[in-house]
Amino acid sequence: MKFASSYEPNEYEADIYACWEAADEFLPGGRVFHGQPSEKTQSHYSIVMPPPNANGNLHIGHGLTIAIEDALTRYHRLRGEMTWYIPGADHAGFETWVVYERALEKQGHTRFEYSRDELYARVWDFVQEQRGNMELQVRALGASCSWKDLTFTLDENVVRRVYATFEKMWNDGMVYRGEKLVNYCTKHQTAFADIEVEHKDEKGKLWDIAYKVVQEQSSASSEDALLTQRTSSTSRSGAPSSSHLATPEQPLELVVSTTRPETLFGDVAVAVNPEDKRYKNLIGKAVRLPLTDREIPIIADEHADPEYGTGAVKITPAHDNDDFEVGERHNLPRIQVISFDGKMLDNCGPEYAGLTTAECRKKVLKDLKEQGLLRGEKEIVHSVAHCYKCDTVIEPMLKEQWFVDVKKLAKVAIEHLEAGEIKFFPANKKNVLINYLKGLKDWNISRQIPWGIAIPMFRADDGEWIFDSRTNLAEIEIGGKRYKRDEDTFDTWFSSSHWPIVCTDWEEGAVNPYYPLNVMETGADILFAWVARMIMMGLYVTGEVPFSEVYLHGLVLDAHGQKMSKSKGNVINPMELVGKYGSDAFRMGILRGRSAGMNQAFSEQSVVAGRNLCNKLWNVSRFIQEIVDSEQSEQSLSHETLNPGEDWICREINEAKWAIESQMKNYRFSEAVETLYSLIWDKYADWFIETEKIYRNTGLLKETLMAILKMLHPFAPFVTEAIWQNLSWTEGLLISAKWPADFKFDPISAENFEKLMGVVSTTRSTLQALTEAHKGFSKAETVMLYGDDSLVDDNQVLVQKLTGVASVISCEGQPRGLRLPVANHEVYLDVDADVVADYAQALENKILAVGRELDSLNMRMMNPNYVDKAPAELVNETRTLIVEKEELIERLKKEREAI
RNA sequence: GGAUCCUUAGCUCAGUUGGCUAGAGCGUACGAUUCACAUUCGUAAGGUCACAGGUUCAAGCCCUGUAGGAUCCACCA
Repeated sequence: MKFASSYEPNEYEADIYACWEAADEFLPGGRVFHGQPSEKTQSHYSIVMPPPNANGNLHIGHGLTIAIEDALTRYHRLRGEMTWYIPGADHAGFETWVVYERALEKQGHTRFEYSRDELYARVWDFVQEQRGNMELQVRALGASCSWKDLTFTLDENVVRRVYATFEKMWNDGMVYRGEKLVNYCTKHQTAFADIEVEHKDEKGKLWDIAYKVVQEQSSASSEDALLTQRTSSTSRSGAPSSSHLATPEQPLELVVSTTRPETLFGDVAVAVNPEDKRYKNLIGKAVRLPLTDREIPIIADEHADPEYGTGAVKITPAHDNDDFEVGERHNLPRIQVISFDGKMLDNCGPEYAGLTTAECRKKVLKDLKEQGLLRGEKEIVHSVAHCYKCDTVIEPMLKEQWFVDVKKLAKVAIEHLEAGEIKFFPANKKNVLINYLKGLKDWNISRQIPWGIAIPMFRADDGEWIFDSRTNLAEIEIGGKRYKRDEDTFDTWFSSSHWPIVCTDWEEGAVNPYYPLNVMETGADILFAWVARMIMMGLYVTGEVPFSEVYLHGLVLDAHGQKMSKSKGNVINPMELVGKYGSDAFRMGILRGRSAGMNQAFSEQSVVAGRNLCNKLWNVSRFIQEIVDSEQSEQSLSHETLNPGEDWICREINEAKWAIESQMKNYRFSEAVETLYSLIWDKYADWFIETEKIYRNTGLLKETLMAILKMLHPFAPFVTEAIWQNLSWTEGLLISAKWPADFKFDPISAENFEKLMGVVSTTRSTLQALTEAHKGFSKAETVMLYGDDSLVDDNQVLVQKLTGVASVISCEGQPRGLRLPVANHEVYLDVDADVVADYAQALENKILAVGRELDSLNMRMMNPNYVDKAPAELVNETRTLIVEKEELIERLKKEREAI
């Protein structure tokens, strides 16, 4: 006996995985086809793994990803397709850099002690040391991916492809070097793309600051030449909301509203709305910038909202995105006043230089107050950008960076999306994506961190930039001219956007049946960051969309629907669950109750249910193997059906199979698991196996079990393969078996079995009611009688076994006992009159009890005070209850009359 | 400010072009017990499908609005 009495996943999983891998089953087409040209008729199926961090551990989201992707992979493999699931490992540029830098700091060092090349080499070693866990964990989850094709995001072929694309873009004029405001983290000292920034609503303050107006003396053009005709320094008190209209006699001031007073050193203008009557006659004049001796112009710009604050806004093009644009429109200078490490620069004056922005803000406010220029402060809630790793406030900074001009890329992507070339699950994400692409701004791809793919651009002293892929050299010489390497690296999304291209080894002009991918499966949270960019880049590089379908999964939340986080302490480790319940249980558990694109809760309970199903199937198999072993002669496989239960299970298996085929096509994994659960447990084990305890049709038992193992394999690969290997009559490996064919059956016979199930169920429920009603009633001593009923007559033994009565016999003459309420069947339980009486009495008691409840409810409704004064909800509830109770009484009465 | 999604049993969720006597897992109650499985078997209870209107022979599903929750995008000084 190979089958232990329960399935112990830990005893099988590692060996089975090793066996698949050794047999090269994960290669496309498996061992049979590998290395040979595929048959033309054979269809191909390709899917790539979103690369987990090479030196990290898997989290619950990876668990879901692999459960889905491997189910797809195994399903298509069983369907006979050349299936290629390509695994990946991510250098995780910024993520890993943050981890490494923290380690470096712990050792008392900083990144600034080393050159970029040194740092790169150090992180490389660091990653190699930490590497390995992730891949072991992916294996433990059962992913049938082709390890020989593992792609690391820093692999040579990836870098080569990324450089080729960059060069093409450079030649096409689609990348440019530009000085713009970029999102900058002063802690990590690198820029980010817009999408990498986290906006949070925060409480802040809006300060009103008075800027003194000076009269313009001449029409000097340069900003320094705005001359001053000093007005009286007597300040004018009053609320900022009051009018600041200029009259020739009065000293003038313009009160601006700002949340960032420390940036005033970088102000180059004050803007008011051209339609704002309050300030109309100030436009073109100048104000004196507080705490400095600079004078700046008052300009008219739509950006100033008359409704907000005082309606006058200071313009700081070097440190604010809006102001940057205003500055462009009015051709204003940009004055950087905050350094890249977050401190105030020398141009803020000796009192402020060197302070952090926070310190500077304090001092500026204090000084303004002392000078009587602070006119008010108001609490407001506004959205503030933060670094998604360290939470530092993102500083918009003026910086020269490489930008991708995305307009063309986005336009092409939108055209292909609108043409329906990519099918989305859930479908609404297509429009969400189109919407995003329509508003996409140029993409900053430079990062000031050493861990990543070096940008292949070199600059001469005269400012000329050239492309060259020799990024291992800090300096190159071409035609006697020396060029220095740009020290920045690419945004990881720039290289990741090539993922389908690099994983499938796409090459220009070569036939590649695996590109485009059949499906891209990933998290809905990176639709914009990744999916959008893969589509744009795929189209740019290959002219084709990179995948024909996109399946997006949502976040896995904890059992109460809360986001998992270390600080909340509600993080579930997938590997712990795998260790405790087995990989299959985890996979089925996490797919349960989950649909595309939605953030949904997850709990251990569903994994327990999965574990139980594995054990159930194990024991079904064990039982069938026992029957096979007990047979005298070897029985061949057969489709032959001999009794209604057999026709019925054949019908049910066919229907389940068709359901699964449609569910897989539509990415309805949860429903597919439900279908299998119900087929295996509620149908196969609870009814079919029970009938086979009598009939023992070994041929059909073998055949049906094999079909079920194949159908469950995509979701529970280990237990199904373990069973397959343990069964005496199966051959080869289940992983490369053939999807089952339809079973033949007699539909009338199958229908008859369903009727028989009705008889059995009603009998069971009546027996239960009798047990509760009459002390000493025993179903094991009760005889079941039947009248003129050929179906029951043909299946006496079966009905007896399934109901647990003493015997089932034809009733001669007048039937006696209790008639069972089954339509179209004359069946009785031969019980004594006093048992019937007790049963009738039980029904009667119930009728009376419900009657009493009904009376009291009616009494309540007849009380006019109650109806008038009680809350309407309560009154309605009472009305509903009355209707319900009346219906219940009717039902019970009918049942009692039938006795 | 814009967008998307969600609200169905005690909990977590299904419910695909409207046809429903609204399902599952877990949980609850009652009963069973050596012969595949206590990771078992049987039975039962439990739902104004968020709310208010509308379309239809028919609405959990379609339309309009309201309330609550989640997520994403956006430059509000």
